[in-house]
Amino acid sequence: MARANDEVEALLQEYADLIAITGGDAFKARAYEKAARAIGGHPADVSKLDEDGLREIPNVGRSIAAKVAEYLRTGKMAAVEEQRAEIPAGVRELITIPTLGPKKALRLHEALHISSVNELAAAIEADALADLKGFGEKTQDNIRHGIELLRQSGGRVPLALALDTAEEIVAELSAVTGCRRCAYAGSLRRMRETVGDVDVLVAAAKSEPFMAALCGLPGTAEVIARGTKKTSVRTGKGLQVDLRVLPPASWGAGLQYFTGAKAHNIRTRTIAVHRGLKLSEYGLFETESGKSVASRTEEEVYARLGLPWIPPTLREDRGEIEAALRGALPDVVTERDIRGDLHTHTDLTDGLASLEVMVEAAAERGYAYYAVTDHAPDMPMQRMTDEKILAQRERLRELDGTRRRMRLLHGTELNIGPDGEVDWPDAFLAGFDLCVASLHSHFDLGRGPMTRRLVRACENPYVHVLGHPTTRLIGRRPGVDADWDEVFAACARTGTALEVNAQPDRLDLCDEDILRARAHGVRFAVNTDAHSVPQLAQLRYGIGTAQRGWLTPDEVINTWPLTRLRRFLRKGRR
DNA sequence: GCCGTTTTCGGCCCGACTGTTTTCAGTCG
Repeated sequence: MARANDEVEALLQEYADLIAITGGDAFKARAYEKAARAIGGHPADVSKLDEDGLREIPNVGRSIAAKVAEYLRTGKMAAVEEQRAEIPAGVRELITIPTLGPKKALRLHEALHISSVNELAAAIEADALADLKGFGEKTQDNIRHGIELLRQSGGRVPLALALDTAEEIVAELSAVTGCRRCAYAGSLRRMRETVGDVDVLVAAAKSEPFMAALCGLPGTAEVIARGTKKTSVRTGKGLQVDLRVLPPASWGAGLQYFTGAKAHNIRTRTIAVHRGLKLSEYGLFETESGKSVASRTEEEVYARLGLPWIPPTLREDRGEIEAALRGALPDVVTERDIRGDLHTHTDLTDGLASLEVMVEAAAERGYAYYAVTDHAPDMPMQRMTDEKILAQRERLRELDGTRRRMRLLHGTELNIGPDGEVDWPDAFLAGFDLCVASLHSHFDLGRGPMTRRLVRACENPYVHVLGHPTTRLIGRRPGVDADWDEVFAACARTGTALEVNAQPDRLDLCDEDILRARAHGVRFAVNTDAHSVPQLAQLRYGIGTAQRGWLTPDEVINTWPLTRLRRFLRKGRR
């Protein structure tokens, strides 16, 4: 279910954007942003809090608490409604374009009445920005490129948003009388990083109540098509949802049919044909007699095709059929295999929760170990000092083993400088149990220098994990350019793990890079990079991505027992 | 708008990069 916290966060962030766009007080906009983030990252459900409770959340004061309470009570926030009436939604959409912020968006709106990304693209095409102050040739190039990046996601929505929507709908439909089974399928079940539309399946004798329920959901903005077998709607957030209702006996066949990528399904149907069978969403049938031979479960369907059950995340026709036929499918890593998170933050830097709160939440998840890796000093805005990180270490040692016997590792997230150097000298780095090293600046060095930079970071004996290696942001920024095969080889040679960062806008490495890297014999770490308690649960997106990269537990260092992990962290040192 | 071991005013994470308005505004992490 989408948490009320997430809804409030989105609304307050929207208000902050609108203040910035209308040229309001920048500090006021910042205040709303901070409150939005604090509420999104707050462990307790805000819909259960009254105004006093809300005010106990850091950065939420009298005014914001009142607005949140108003929203929770009425479903509306008057202040936001008023701003919306002033500024078309498309103007806010403009600031999602990289390099285009609130100031430029407002100028475009005021001078040229541009109020959508499409209008802006057309204006640039028509050279209508030529006389506009502050929009020189380079700026226009950057905007054009930014729009291109946005469009590459092709109207697809981030996995996390689609998953929230799908889980909500599945919960609603499961409660309808007559529901035998209900689940989401499609690219969402395959955990693709972006999702075009959400496919929901129901097994039931009668379809009508489910079609009615879907059309009547509060999140449903528009009914695109409504029939007895299939209904399509669009949600308020612009996401298309397709519902199929199947006879209960067809459940497995339906799930198989609507989950696999097109190429995977063509392969399975071809195998069926060669066996004198026909595969559809209703079942697997003998071609001659039309007699059903399998349909109730996916396992049955695959088995009758001579295949083991294939995990949904592998159903892309990237070799899984051949592997299945050989009996060589990977035993992919699952959330249950993860024994600890190796990249997390606290409020010592840009995290929201204290060390104690993060440790408690990690212990609740049943981890055997947990690493705290706050930012190192070369990221100036975090104001890290030797004293602060050493004081944190002291406190962490006190907490070590006290929460469900969970062991704590003291780490840091280093910044990889332009030449591959990191924040602290070796003697100081030696005091950490674990160091993640990441790129946070100088993204445009060019392939040669970037490759040397990353390789040099791997060669540092104190760097254990390369954090979000390509530093891409899905739909907003491509990954840095480097000779990745050379970097992956360096990781394998030096015993440096590559991170699979689970933040839903990163998923970095991505599935294809993982497949390429694992061919070099690299180890991986699936980490959340959590900046708050709720973000610890984002592990699932990292696991989905790891599975899509065919990773097995043995390749993922944070599935290992602590003694084996510690051996890896020695990295050839004694 | 929030916050307070500078507590009811006056600050607010700091620095780098980019393009262009050539002395700095806008954007980003």
